[in-house]
Amino acid sequence: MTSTERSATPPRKTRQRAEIRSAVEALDGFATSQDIHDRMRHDGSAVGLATVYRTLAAMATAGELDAIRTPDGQVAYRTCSPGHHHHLVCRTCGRTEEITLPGLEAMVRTIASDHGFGELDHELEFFGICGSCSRP
Amino acid sequence: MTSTERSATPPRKTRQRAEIRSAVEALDGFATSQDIHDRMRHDGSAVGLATVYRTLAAMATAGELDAIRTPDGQVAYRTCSPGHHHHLVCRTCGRTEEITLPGLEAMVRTIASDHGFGELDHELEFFGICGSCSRP
DNA sequence: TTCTAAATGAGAATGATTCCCATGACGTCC
DNA sequence: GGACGTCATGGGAATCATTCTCATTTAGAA
Repeated sequence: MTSTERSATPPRKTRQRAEIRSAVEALDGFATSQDIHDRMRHDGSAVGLATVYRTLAAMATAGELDAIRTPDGQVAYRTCSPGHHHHLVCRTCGRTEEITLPGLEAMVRTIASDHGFGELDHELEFFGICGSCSRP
Repeated sequence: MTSTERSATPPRKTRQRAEIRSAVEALDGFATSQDIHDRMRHDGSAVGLATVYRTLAAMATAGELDAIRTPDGQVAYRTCSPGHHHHLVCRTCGRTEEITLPGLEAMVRTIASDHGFGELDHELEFFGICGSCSRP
């Protein structure tokens, strides 16, 4: 009842959902629901905070956005290319690069099954300092 | 002023700190500060919740414990062997296996430097369902 | 247009974590 | 062993992200 769920009813098209979508697409890096809500408000768009939370979470579940958890525990979203990949996020400016780690998935699946584990899930994101931020 | 900090003053030995340490060492898998506080209270040990939070965080910073963030955002701690490694955590029972991913670190460092990123840090933990929990 | 279920929004509620600060207890110097 | 300066403690308030509640609005089907 979690991932086997087929999109029973497609989400309705609302003004709010469209505005949230374009706000997220205008981002460079990851942003939290609050960040996006602030930005939208700043840009004159009036959408409730709860709606931003709900919509972003739904979009992430639907695979339209990537969600990561920042080191301090907040959830951040970002549009990204399809296919499995990870992120290299700058701790200072938030700039994000998508990276792929060929072979990692298979390696992990093997190790996990050696330990009897199944239904694996993982979140692997790297946080560092990008080139522009490390130059004094 | 974060990692360059030398242990200026060694922490004092207190009853609370000792009790917290043994409570953590008695664990099988990861547990949150609240879990540990509950367990201690159940075992007749009276230590303030704030103290448990402070002490576990300090122990993790000192490298005496491993801290991970669970999928729902809480911080969990566990004693573990020295050296860099990752964890395979059962979503159902919390059982934890330590795993190493030889080559991953080097691979990531290479990719990161290709992108101009430095001072890398990462948290890579796997959550799955262990053998005993997946058998009906 | 009409109707119904889904979506929205404002604020309350929740829950983990941290802060505040008066009190208590290590460790040190005598 | 005793006095003292500090760091540690604890309990409750405060914070902060996130979720819930529920009355109201609205998309989309009939």
